[in-house]
Amino acid sequence: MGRPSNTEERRQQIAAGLLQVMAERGYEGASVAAIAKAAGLSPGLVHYHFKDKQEILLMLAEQLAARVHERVTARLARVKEGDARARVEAFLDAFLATGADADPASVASWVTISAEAIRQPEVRAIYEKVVRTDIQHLEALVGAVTGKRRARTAAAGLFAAIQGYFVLAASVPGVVPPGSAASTVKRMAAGLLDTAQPSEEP
Amino acid sequence: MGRPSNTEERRQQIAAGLLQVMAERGYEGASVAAIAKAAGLSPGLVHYHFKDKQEILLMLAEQLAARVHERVTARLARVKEGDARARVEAFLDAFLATGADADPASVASWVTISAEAIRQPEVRAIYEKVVRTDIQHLEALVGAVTGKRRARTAAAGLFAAIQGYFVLAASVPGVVPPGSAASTVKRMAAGLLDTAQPSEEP
Amino acid sequence: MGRPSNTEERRQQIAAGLLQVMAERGYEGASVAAIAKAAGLSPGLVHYHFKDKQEILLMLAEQLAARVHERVTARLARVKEGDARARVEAFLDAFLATGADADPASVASWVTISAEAIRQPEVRAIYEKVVRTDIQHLEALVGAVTGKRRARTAAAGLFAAIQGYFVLAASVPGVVPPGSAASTVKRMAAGLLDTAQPSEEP
Amino acid sequence: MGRPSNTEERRQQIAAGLLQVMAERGYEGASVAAIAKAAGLSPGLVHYHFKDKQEILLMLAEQLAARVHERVTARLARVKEGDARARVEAFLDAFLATGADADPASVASWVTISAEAIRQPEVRAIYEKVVRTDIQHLEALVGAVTGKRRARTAAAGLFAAIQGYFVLAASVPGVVPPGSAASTVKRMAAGLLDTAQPSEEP
DNA sequence: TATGAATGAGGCTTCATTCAT
DNA sequence: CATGAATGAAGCCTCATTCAT
Repeated sequence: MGRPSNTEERRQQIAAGLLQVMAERGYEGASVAAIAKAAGLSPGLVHYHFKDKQEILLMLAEQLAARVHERVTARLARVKEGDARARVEAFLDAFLATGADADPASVASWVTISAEAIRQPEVRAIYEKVVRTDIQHLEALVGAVTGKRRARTAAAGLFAAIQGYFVLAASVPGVVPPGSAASTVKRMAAGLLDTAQPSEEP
Repeated sequence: MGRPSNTEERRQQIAAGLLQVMAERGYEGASVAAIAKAAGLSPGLVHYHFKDKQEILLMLAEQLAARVHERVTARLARVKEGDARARVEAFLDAFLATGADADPASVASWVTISAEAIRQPEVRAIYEKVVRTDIQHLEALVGAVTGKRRARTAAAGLFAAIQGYFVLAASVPGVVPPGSAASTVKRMAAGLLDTAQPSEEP
Repeated sequence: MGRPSNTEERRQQIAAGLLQVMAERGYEGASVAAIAKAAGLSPGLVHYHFKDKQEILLMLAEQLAARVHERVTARLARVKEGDARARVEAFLDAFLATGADADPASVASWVTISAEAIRQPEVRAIYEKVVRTDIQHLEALVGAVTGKRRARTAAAGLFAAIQGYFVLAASVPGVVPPGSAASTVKRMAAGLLDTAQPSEEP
Repeated sequence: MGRPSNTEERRQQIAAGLLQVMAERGYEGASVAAIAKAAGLSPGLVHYHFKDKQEILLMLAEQLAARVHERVTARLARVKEGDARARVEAFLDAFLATGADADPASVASWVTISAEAIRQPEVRAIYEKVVRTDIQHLEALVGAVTGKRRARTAAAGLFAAIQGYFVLAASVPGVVPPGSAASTVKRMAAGLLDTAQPSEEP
């Protein structure tokens, strides 16, 4: 009796609508009406499936994080356990090889989310969780190469580089030489992994 | 004959008000009333000195860029012309040594501006100009070390890292080990400057 | 053929849901969804059994009136036909003895209904019917004591006092000394019933 | 320089608009647009002068209370200090002599406010303050006649009668014989003031 | 220049009601 | 009868911008 629940499907649709609209209009610019239209739904339905607009953003943020996580997992699965350096590069590739250009909407949305994290505590909570998780993961991979010595610092630096590429890709398409991101970050990684006794900041 | 114009002073005040408010509320959240209040002025006056709200943002973006430019110039002035590697590091230090933590409001605002660049063409124009100028500058410094070979790519990568550190500093204070940004980027730079024959991304 | 109708039971449930919700959120604040939830039913079902939200209110108003009517009848049944004064007091007791405090939700709802009567003609119709019926009843009882002389006026005054006690009980719990309502109204009734030649309002 | 503040005047206008609209549509029914229209102002201006709709209601409640207070004060000023009974009657007259009929909008609004007090804590706070103040005042007047013995109880009863007359006047115009309210309450007061040894509620 | 009132559009959200299943 | 998704109309509130003074 009654109609079978399609809430999860609708929520997906709506989050996808936000992704699409936010990529070109930002979060504030993504009105609920626009999201609904992009999702092919009526405006009222959005609030039937989501408490408020922010909840859509939070769901989208987690989805984007989950998708990258899958990519990382998939890449790592293809690399031998023992090749520590290759595993670091697999991680970097998961974020940057074709990624920045392959899905501009996701990249733009992620950059928008990072900016919203500055002022929305709930968004910050998710963004922070993702960032910390990823950096820890990367730290473990880096540590397998260098030992624990400054693995955290190196991981943070590489992750910063990734985020920075995202920002440049989203905001100034074309500044970064196409296809150069992944290989460049790997060379930067080499600087961190190989440096024997780096000089300290005074 | 008339009182002396104080327009420039007022514009400075207002831009400073935007900086302050935007750092914690974002651009959309920075209402004209809030900006005026932060600047110690009346709301009506804002539109007397600025055509619209966006114009304030544009002015602020240029100011922030100019301030960094001054810091770069100052640091470079202290380095011998001949020491190409030291000049690259001076550039990086200008952005990151104490910078990310020293002026949180500016960093947060700059990150916000980069996100606004995604959707506001006028903002993008300024952001792009700044980014291109800085990358070209860095490219010249890098090229003095490596020759022109891939200087652009390396410059873009280092600049991405800088922007990424800004994002992390603004959105997730604490993730980056304090004081590590400048030295880490320098080590990453070493990876780019020293690598003889890096392998290409397939 | 077909299952036996449970419409009447459902309508009771729904009216009870409105009573419960309205007591703490008012009529406008009682959304159909909230009513349904309080009744343990699905929202759609509400409009299957009621034309619209107002119809629930009308039913509830009649129920509340009917319950009081039963109480009045029961109290009067216990009083000798001949004791006219005791019959008046029985009427007052039916409304106020433990009543105001005994069922706060009903009192609050009744007060809400009286306020809704101001603006909803259909609600006013019911409220008016109840009020007129009760006052007429009381008038008859009072008339048995005083003769017809000003029985209507006295009945209206006593009924006003009852309604006023309801308002105070619902809106400012605690202002009225607990347990004082019934006895106080009876003393007020004494003033109306015993006064031989009251002075007129100039 | 600049325009002289007319905020207070505007607030008065807006509160008057609410009074007018609320009297016939209730509080929820009094949309901000309707209030603005009744006040002859643009909708946006309402929120320039008031934080939100509730703030208008609170201001109106205090105004209505203040107006009655003035009437009470004026009536008492005309009565000799020594005539305790006349002072009680002056108090009652201030509320009921021509009052209930003379200003239907105020009465209807006050009844609406009393109902809103059930569910809006801020409204209840004001309503309660007014009720307590008035009852205490009346208690003092009653106490001057009877001694402190049960003055509070009597005051509460008389005040309940007043509120009840308001409800009836607003919700069922015509049930109360015109002009009878004040004199009837005075007779009820007689019952409370003269009763030597009233019987207790068991 | 400066003030702060005024305007009006638009956004988020709630909700009574309808409808497919 | 029952379910709960869907619709669309308001409603409250915010805010960039304009304007009278």
